[in-house]
Amino acid sequence: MIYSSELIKGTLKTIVLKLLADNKKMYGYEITQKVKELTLDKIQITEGALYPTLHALESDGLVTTETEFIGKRVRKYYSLSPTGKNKTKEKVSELADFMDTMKFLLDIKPKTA
Amino acid sequence: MIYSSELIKGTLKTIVLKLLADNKKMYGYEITQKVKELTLDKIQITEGALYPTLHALESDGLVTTETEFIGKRVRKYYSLSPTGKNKTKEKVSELADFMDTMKFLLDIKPKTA
DNA sequence: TCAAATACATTAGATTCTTATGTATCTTTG
DNA sequence: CAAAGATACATAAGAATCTAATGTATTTGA
Repeated sequence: MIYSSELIKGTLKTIVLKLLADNKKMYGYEITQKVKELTLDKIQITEGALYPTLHALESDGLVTTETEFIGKRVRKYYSLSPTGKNKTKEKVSELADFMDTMKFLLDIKPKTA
Repeated sequence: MIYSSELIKGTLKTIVLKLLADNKKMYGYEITQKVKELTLDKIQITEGALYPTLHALESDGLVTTETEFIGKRVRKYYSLSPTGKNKTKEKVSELADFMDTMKFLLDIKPKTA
């Protein structure tokens, strides 16, 4: 089972930031694999979604990059900037709060009407 | 505090379906107010988002409608169809599952790299 | 050797929201 | 009693963000 893609919308940026907060530096492909692994294949980040997101994080100054060569192949590492670290805390706690609210909404039993 | 709008994306349809499951029949404006009330103003559904969603649910056969007049003012009630009831269960449990996965993702502490 | 995996990236199109606008009725308050 | 605010529907242009497809190139493993 893979979550319907609408659910990923809006959480992708937070997922990426959180992974970077836990792992110091990661490259794009590594992020897709890590998410796939940690979620037992239930969340699969497509490259078409990830790369634009990473580029946006960079142009917002939330991450910095460094390029490395593995043989002849380029690998682009992303790390959180100080601003990025703060933003990550904000986004993660906002999402946690949101999920609590949603849990509450989804559990409403009484016909309050 | 109001959640950043990206978070609502993808959950709106599920919220509406769940409210209809709990309240038999509701009209659009009522839904916006109920969500606002239940979430202590943290989720505010705009009409520009809600009405197209309701219309989509209707054309997908998940809800049925009945019009009522309150004085001279029209009120359009929405109710779940049998298909809609099943879909609601699916969507709600998918979202619950997704949130568990996200909670797990957001709590990862070890630098697994 | 050749398919699959690794690794980057872009783009057209779809979806789904925001913001603004429009129409109209009803209620409350100075 | 006029005017503001609440109730109640709706649409539409534009923004944001994803999917799916495509492209390039290298490395690995059967």
